[in-house]
Amino acid sequence: MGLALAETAELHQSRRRAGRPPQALLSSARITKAALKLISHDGYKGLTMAALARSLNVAPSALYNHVRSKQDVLLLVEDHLMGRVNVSAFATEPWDAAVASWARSYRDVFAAHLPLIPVIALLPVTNAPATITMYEAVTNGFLRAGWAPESVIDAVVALESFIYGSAYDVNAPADIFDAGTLAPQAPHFSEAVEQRGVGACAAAARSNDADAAFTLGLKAMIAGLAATLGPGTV
Amino acid sequence: MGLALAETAELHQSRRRAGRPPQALLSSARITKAALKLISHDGYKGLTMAALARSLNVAPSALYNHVRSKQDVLLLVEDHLMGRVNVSAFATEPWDAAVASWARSYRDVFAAHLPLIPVIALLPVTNAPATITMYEAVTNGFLRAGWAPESVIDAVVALESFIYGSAYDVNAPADIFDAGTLAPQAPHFSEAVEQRGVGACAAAARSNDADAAFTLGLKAMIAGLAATLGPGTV
DNA sequence: ATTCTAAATGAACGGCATTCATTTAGTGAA
DNA sequence: TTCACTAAATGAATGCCGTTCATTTAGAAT
Repeated sequence: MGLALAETAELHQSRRRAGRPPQALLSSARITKAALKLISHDGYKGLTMAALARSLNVAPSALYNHVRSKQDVLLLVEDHLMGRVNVSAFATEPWDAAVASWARSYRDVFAAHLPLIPVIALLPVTNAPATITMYEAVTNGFLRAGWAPESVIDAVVALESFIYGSAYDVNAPADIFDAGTLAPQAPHFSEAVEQRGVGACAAAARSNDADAAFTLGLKAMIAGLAATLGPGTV
Repeated sequence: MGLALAETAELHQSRRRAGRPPQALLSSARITKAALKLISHDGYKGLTMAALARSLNVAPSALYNHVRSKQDVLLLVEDHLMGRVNVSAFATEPWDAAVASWARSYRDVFAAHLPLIPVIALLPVTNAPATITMYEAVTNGFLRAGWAPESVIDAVVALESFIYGSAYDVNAPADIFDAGTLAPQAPHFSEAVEQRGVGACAAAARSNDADAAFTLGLKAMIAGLAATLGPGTV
């Protein structure tokens, strides 16, 4: 009788009595997966500890047996996504093409996950295995191209800085530079905004403003970095 | 008697009876100033609508007669800070030196105000007069250096992207690249992190890691942008 | 005068991350 | 086997946060 009652309750309301369940309901992997699904459905505003728990059919407080804070959840998601950054070009392409490919992939992944950028940029990579794997592949690509070990990290950080900022730019509204009623006070700026990209050069296909700026900046930085290290190095 | 009581109450508890006061207590300027003071004392975690109201000796709901939301407060602060970005070099220095000066100033201002970066990067500049003034000065600097009007905004956006990312980097902890127990799985990366900046080149004074990466990236991007526009242009 | 609007109070509201006491299930040592 | 310990769940409670709303009062406009 008691057993039947418990089973019935489980089926009907998915209610569960207190206490440790026979087999664990949660794990880092399950939490990560549920968080990603939640984000893809409702965005980051939908990622709350309560919603996450609900999607895992668990009480919110249960999550805290597996993560210390919501920041920990974000770190799990971040490291998972870092695995989607494409570093394969470093194995096949010359340095400049490989950097361009990696950077674009990196930007595209995190343009869809802006709230993670402070997490990546500010939190140590300790215990973020996919992130470390990514850095190892990039470092190897730089070293193989002849970069001095003491300069690699600075160069990667510079590129990452540009990538993070560009990820924000992808999400900027089209009218971000519309000065509105203040336009007369900034005539040259307003004119430049209107003229932006007219007669789009053939080389860089101008699919949209963010891509054009990213392409321009990336090309400049790669060329500039190559030149910094000596013209014959790369 | 009634009057005396009210005055006493005002002195002792700064309590105020309901209703519109004889002269306005709040304004955009006062709110901005109070927010900045609050931020400089307690950081952005201390910037709450309740704390802001308290520092202005006002009820929290009173703020909503002057701003639509907390985002509005952030926008006020952002525009105020944009006035601190130094664009004076565009009037005196050649293009590359002026860009370098502006970019460093820009980064330094917002490195101390990271939570504003999403606000700058994502919100239209409409009704942000200081921000528009800054863009006008920068645009003029580019045009005077011979830049084509249709390319100016893309170049500025590319530089800004790098600046925003670099502002994050300033706030990264020193051990951000410490792989911890996973170091053996990324030997070249770990080695490069250790070797970072050894024998710091004489040219770029290496005050710290973030400055070194910023200096390297900025130099590269400026050189690359100048080259993109044709070697003789600048 | 009367009406309208601006600007304040104070009491609520719902949502959020997090904590804690409690319960239950497995694990390892005596 | 028993007993202590630890892991993993519940559910109630906490405190903070941004925001809304009814209300009150003061000045401005008709």
